Amino acid sequence: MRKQEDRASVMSYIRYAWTTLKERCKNTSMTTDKPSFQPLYQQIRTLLAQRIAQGEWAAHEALPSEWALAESLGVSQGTVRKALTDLVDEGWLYRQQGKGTFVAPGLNEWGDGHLVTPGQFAEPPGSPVPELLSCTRANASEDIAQALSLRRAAPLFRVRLLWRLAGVAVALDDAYVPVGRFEEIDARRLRQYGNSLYTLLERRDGVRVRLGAIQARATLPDRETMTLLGLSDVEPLLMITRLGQALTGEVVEWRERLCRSARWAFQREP
Amino acid sequence: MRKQEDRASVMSYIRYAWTTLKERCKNTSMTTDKPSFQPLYQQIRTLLAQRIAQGEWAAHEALPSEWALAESLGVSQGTVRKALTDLVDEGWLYRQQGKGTFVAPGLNEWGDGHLVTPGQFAEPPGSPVPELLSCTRANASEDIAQALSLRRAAPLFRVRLLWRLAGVAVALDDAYVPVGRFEEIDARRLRQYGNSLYTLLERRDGVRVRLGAIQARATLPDRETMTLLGLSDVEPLLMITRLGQALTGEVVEWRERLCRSARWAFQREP
DNA sequence: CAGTGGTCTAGACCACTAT
DNA sequence: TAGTGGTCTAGACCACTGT
Repeated sequence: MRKQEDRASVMSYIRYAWTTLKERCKNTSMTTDKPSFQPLYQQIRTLLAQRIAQGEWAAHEALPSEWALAESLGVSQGTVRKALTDLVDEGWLYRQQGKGTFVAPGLNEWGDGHLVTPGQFAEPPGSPVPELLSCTRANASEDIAQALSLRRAAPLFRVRLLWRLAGVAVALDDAYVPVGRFEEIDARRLRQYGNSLYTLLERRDGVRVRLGAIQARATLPDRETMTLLGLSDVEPLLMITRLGQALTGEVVEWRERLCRSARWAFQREP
Repeated sequence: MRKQEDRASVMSYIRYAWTTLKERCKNTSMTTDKPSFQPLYQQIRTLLAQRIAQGEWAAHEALPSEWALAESLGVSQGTVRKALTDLVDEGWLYRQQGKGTFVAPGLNEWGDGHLVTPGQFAEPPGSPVPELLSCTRANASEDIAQALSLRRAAPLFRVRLLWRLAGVAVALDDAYVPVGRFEEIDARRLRQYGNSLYTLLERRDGVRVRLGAIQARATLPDRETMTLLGLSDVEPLLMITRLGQALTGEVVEWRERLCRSARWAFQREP
């Protein structure tokens, strides 16, 4: 009880001191030198996202500590923390208590769902492995042109991938990106980046792709698809169409995926 | 500049005062009277979620203000705020600046995806309308028993719904919930709650359902499905299987949905 | 105008990690 | 032991909503 009283007396002095401080500092430049059209933590979030996208830190490299960032940016640690939390939620960073905050590796081209045995919600098997089939040019359909904000029949790069799970072909991807938006894309260049379109766009063009909206439906395969997937009989396929976005929200990729779904289901967590 | 110096001098005193305070209060009960096996904000989050689930506040009713909650719970407003933010992220609450924090309405039984024209990522049409077809009993398959942590062939309630979009049948639902876990469920009781299983479970049994894992695949319909959906020809269907969880994480529902997907795609935002 | 959520600060202490 | 992220507090001010 005595301690509590001591504490109270100290607290009251602190309160007094703060009030005095406030009075003294009124109408000074203390607060006015911060632009406030956008919350500070969002400005910092954007700034850090840009610095990450420009490769200032490699994947799995640690950022400066929250306190160091706070000092260099002239804000408090709590504000930096809020910005970092947002970036963690968006998949740009990951944190390890006691160690630091690290840059997350680039987006897996497979996406965030995984293949499982239908009806089994427990054990996710290993992710499928991609195999580059071709990299050609194509013209945008009306849907693609609209989604990517291009003019009709605009030129596109088309990257075709075959996904294998334990050696078995399970999915076929066609990824489309605008021609003018990036440097040249071809099979040779893709090979330099491990056959990963996203790795190439991030390392070479400085554009980090994150997943946008996704659509799912059921279809029947055409002859070409059956050949590429090695189907001997017609079976219904799960067709997934999804968009890829840059940091700015700009849609930079349209991807169509056909999945064999007799033996696998596409599972996403909540 | 002078103001800065004044500020610094006050700050140094505050720092000294805090240090003194810390020394004086060391080894007192200041901190030990808080259980800390779990972060405070998580305890508060759980407590509030329970109070919401028990119907302490109706849907769209305002909670006490952050400051009022903080005082009644004996924590700071920042801690309450963090708990509320989590609950907002999980869909329990929504906030309106300047007005208050409100209880979100119960989960829509359709779920969080919506039906759109394939390839059109822009305009989501109105949500489908449910129609109760039947409410019967069934026995759990192995998959269902495993997902719901039941013994094999355990008794289940089976609620069958038909979804219509602009009058056209677009999807067929079979929802399964364990028999012993809830009070009796039948068509009459469901009608009392607007044909909504989730509304019944929330209002009557005090169990609020949130979406769990979701699987998608493509199938062909059997005769019964064709009849119920009014299909004249065989067409591939999108089959969605998803789990419903209670607040505690307990899986309380298995739901299978067959969607016509020639004219509609199932879209989810990132 | 008062009340509410939204942002920001400065500080403290804890838990975890590495040396 | 030092450094890092994780939690918590107490206070301030702002923006928005209603009366």
